[in-house]
Amino acid sequence: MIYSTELIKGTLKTIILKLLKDNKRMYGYEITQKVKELTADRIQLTEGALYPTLHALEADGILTTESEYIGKRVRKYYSLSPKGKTLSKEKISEFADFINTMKFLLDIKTDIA
Amino acid sequence: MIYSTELIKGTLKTIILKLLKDNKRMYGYEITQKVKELTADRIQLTEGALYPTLHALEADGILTTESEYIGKRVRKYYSLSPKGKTLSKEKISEFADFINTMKFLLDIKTDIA
DNA sequence: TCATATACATAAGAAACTAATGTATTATTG
DNA sequence: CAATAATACATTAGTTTCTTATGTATATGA
Repeated sequence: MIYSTELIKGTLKTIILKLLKDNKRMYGYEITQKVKELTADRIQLTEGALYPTLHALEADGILTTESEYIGKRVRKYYSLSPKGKTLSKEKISEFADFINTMKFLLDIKTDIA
Repeated sequence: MIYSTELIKGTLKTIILKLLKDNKRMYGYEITQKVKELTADRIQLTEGALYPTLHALEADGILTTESEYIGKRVRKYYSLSPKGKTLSKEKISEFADFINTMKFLLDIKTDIA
């Protein structure tokens, strides 16, 4: 199943913050690949959405960056700032709560698996 | 908990289609009240989002309407067309699948309740 | 009678995306 | 070894979908 684009809207920040919570530091391209892998291609982040979001999170002091050269190519690593660590937890628990609300509203049964 | 607005984005159509699936016919204001009630005020649809969406769904042949006078005031009832019934099921199961993907991605435990 | 609730609607602007384009390096494969 | 795909960054025009505000009008309750 490939999700309609509207469905994934609004989840990008939460996904980024969760991955960085688990992985200490990641670069943009790595994030797209990790999400593809973890969701079996169901969610594919586009660069046009990802990079501006990463820049905005950095500008807000939620992420910090370190640039490194891999050969001749720059790779920009992102990490959670202290503020980002707090926000990460908040966003994940907010989404968890949202899932419960939507499950009730849409009368969706929990998957037994 | 009040959800950040971005979180609810993209769910409006699905919510409308679910309520109309269960209730045969509903009018706009009734939909806002029902969602408020069912979600304990967690999700509050704004009229500026709701009415244009209802109009678009009608224009797409997903919803049909009947207008009735309640006293001197017009009330516009919406119902699912055959196309709408199909779409309703699709949207709900798409969201159910999406929830499972996101639960896995964000490592959210199922609520035992 | 005055505020609140009911009930519709639209419109300007913002947010958050898509799709396309651009640049450059590195790895793979025929 | 040349062509293609993958890696890795970035931006921009345009679209969708929403928020916030405004508008109109009737009905109800204090």
